[in-house]
Order: sequence, then structure tokens, then C-alpha cells
Amino acid sequence: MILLDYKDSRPIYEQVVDRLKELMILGVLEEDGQMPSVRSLAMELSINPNTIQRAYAELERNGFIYSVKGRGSFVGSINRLREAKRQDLMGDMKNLAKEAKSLGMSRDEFAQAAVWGYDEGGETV
Amino acid sequence: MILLDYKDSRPIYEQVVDRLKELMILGVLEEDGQMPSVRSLAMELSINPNTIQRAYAELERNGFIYSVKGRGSFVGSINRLREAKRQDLMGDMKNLAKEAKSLGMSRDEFAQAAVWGYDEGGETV
DNA sequence: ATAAGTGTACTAAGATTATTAATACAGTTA
DNA sequence: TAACTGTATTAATAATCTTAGTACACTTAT
Repeated sequence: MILLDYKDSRPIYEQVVDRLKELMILGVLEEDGQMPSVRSLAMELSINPNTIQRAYAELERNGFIYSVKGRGSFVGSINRLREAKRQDLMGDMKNLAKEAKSLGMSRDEFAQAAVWGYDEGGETV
Repeated sequence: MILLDYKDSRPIYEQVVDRLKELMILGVLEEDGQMPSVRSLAMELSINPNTIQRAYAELERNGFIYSVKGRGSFVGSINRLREAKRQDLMGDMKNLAKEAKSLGMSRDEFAQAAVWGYDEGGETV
């Protein structure tokens, strides 16, 4: 379900956050469905519960999950998450376009690169 | 010439490396031209010479500058740098496409997003 | 030859962040 | 009541970035 990469420079809690978002988008975690508990997920990944706690806190801060003390944490609005990810993607695209310009790429060349990336890139996780 | 952002989570030496690459692409630093000395650049940025030393070491490791003991450091092959940045960009585009797929974007929609990003994005630094 | 400038190497200390560890408390559910 | 939830707190550890200080080898201009 979740694979940690200790060679990755990104902190663990960030990897957990991203992977959980992916699982929501993929439908593995369904809206209003129960998230694994802080302690059980920590146990499963062999890491400290505090690290999961931090990941959940960040997800809740952005409204992607909601937590009820004593009951558990639950998946929030998938549409909200989808929209947030779409906006992130657009922001990344703008940055990439800026870089492309600095390399002298035309608009058509950049669009062509996008098509190439789409065909070349592997399937979604 | 170089602006450091202490709010940025990226380390200073990395910001310096990226900015120097930009200045090479922009032609401000010309091929085989002399780079500012480790000590003078450190002085100019009000940081420790070791940090510049690390940035230069990384640039040299990738062949973007070359250093001669006693003489100084010099700008390497701009074409090599340009090609490296182009490959980085293509890799980023692949990752972005993968993300787009997971959001259900079609190839055409993704290409359209690229065009949008190109037109929307500010001019190159 | 001397002085000033260059890159390079090394060790030590400080600061920040990520992570683990160990508890503790409040709420829910069977 | 017992076992599970989320949440909060404090402390210690580990890793990384940065600074500080020093030293050495080399080049260039005086």
C-alpha cells in the first residue's frame, strides 16, 4: 500500500502524505471511508507514530482528511483534493514553461514535449 | 547578480548553483570566461567561502565549470549545460504527465495545459 | 624573490530539521 | 471496564547545512 524510500531526500512524513493522496485519487481510499489509525499505520511501516501523526495533521490542515477524537480519521472530499492537485500541476507547468523559455524553446516545441512526455511516461501508479 | 532566499528551504549552495547555471544560459557568464573567485563571491553574498566552494565543486563535478589551482575557475561548455538542462526538463515533463494521467487528463488536455503555461508564465529571468 | 591572489582540503562547532522514544490525556466503542 | 481512537508534550538522536578557522600548493604581478 505504501512504500517508503529511505534513499529519497524527502522526509518520510511527506512521502506518506503524497502516497495517501495518490491512494485517494486512485479510489483505493474512498470518500468518508476510514483511514488506517495512526498507530496501526506506524506499525505497518515500522516507523514512529509521531511521523504518521505529522502526516495526518498536514492532510487535515488542507482538508483532505478529517479526524474525530476517539473514532478515527476519515477521507475528506476527493473533488477538493483533485482540484488542489490540478492547481499544483498547473503551477508546475508554468515553472517548467519558464525553464523551457530560458532554453529557447518555442511554444510549439514545448507543447510537443508535453505530448512526448505523455506518451513516453509510464502508466499512472 | 545572485539573490539568496533564506525563506527557501533549499540550501544556499544549491541556490547558488542554479543561479550560476541561469547566468551561463543567459550569456552573462560566457564560455571560458572567468568565474568570480570563491572568496570574492562569498564576500559579495555575505556567506562563508566554504559554501561557495561546495557550489563550485558541484558545478565542476558536472563539467559546467573547470578550475585551475592558482588561476581561478572558468565557465565550461554552455552547450553541455544546455543539453543537461533540456534533459532535466524532459524528465520533469514525464513526471508531470504521469501526474496528469492520474488526474484523468487526456493527452490533448495535457498539451493544452502546456500551451497555457507557456503563454501564462512570465518571461525568462 | 616577494606579495597577493587563486583553488583545495581539513577539522570543529553551531543551527536547523527529521525522526524516534516515552508518556499522558480525552474521547468512543464493544 | 477494556481496548481502541486522536492529540499533545518533552526529550534525545541523527543527519544536513552553514560557519569558522587554518593550512597548503599554485599563479601572477611587482
